[in-house]
Amino acid sequence: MVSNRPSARVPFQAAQCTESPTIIEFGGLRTHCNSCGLRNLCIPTGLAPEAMRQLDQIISHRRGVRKRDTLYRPGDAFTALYAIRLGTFKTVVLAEDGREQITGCHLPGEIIGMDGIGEQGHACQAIALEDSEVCFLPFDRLEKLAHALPVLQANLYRLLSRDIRRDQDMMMLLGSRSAEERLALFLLNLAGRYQALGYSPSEFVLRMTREEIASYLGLKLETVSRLFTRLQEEGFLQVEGRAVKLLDATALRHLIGH
Amino acid sequence: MVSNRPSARVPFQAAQCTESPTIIEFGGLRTHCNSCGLRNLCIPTGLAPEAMRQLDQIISHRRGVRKRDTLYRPGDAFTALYAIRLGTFKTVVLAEDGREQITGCHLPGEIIGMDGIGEQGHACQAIALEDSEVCFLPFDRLEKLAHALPVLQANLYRLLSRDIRRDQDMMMLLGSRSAEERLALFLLNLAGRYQALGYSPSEFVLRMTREEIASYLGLKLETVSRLFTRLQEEGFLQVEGRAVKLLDATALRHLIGH
DNA sequence: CGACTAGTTGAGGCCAGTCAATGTTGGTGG
DNA sequence: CCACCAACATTGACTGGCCTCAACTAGTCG
Repeated sequence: MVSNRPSARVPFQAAQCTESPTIIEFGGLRTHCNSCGLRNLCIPTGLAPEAMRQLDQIISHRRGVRKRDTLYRPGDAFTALYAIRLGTFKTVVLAEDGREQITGCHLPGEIIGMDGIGEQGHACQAIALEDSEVCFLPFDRLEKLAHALPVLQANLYRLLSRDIRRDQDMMMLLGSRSAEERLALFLLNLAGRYQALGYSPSEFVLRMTREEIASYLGLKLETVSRLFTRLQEEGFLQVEGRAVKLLDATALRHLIGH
Repeated sequence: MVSNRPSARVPFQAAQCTESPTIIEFGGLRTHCNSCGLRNLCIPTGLAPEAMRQLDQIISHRRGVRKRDTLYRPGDAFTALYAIRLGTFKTVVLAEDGREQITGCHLPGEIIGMDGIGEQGHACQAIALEDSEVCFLPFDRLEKLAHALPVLQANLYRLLSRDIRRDQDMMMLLGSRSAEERLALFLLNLAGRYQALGYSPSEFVLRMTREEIASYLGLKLETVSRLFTRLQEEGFLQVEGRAVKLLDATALRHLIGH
């Protein structure tokens, strides 16, 4: 039995993001950063208790996003950042001719929407890969608070910069790596991030289809499927659909070395 | 005769960036944003005259960087952003096994170094592709000034966000495009940026070798070379070494459409 | 049950990579 | 000034990794 997140029952609204996002409260339950298990991975990292309380007042809303629903799409006005509280999101860039490229896969504790800060609104589309939940961070208020709290300001810069680094790593992957290396890197990267979240780094459930993984890695779905079988035959891992068990992470890391 | 920048004679120092960068003044000549031709493309965009004067006091130093010299490298402490005043830089990400991927090609008016804002210092290496000149923007002072000048603050956010967008576009290119499309996109992108700088969008000199272009586009140098000849045979452009003349930008754009 | 989505596997093709030879350019020092 | 060398670039012949097309299976949902 492979499971990498606690089951959770969450009330959902139908997300219609071409309009301004509807805000919903969860049965009077307000989100509190200082009681959130993700507070040290997310935007409040390092904030003093009083500062966290102030941040709490901004992050007054959570919002459920159903699997396959869009949180924001290209051209949407930028009003807020979103902290993922629960679930997984992909970000997708679209070409004029319809082709799409998945540019990101985001787990709880991560902040998405930062591509939208520029004046033309969002540049990509964020879609929930499973029923998810985000904290709504109105950017104007966040900016104002960051102005008063140097630590928060620094966190904001750090998050933006981290995104840039991640994207650069991804360019390296897409530009210089073989298909096998790409998949190995992808799995090891996920493993590390699940570990940071307190989940098992060796057993997890993929939230993406083979096609989505392929798009993310610049491959075709058949190639990804074949690679999974091959890595399994070679004893590196076990796959059963989306359930993955890494049997020999060291060997996987070795695959990447050269 | 193809030339896309005014010739300029600049005093250079030997850049040794493992140490803290040496600061040099240019014969008492100070840089002034409000007399800089790039002021509307660069960080002072939209700043009031008085604000620009304040920014000037921070950007008190220019620094020459010779062709092939490194401005910063992975692990270097992050102290400043760099505004390119003259010349061209590439940013390179290195893998443990020595492979490298060019992740960016930066022209005058652009700000580089933003990957370093996070706590571990710079993540990539910035190398001058020709004799260049950068304005040195100490980040602590910049941050302080941004705190006082909302427009500057917004510019900073915008620049960071623009970097993220650019990287996402690059991921789309590397993940979903054919070799021909990649080269066409690369050339059209350069054309647009040269135009924004006031240079000819149809005639310019490449500052990268075939190998560098290949690395940037996730290809091999022979492929790039062959593509140039092919696009030339098909009448889209003229190439002579690094001198490029775009003959039919519309047709090039059409190549990308599908 | 049929329709649909997700995934696996096989056969064959092609685009881009690899290897190699040759040409061209630019910088350096005798 | 020229000879030399290294870096850069082009071109050809061949290879192979990944893509394409296609068939088939399994699971899900109305």
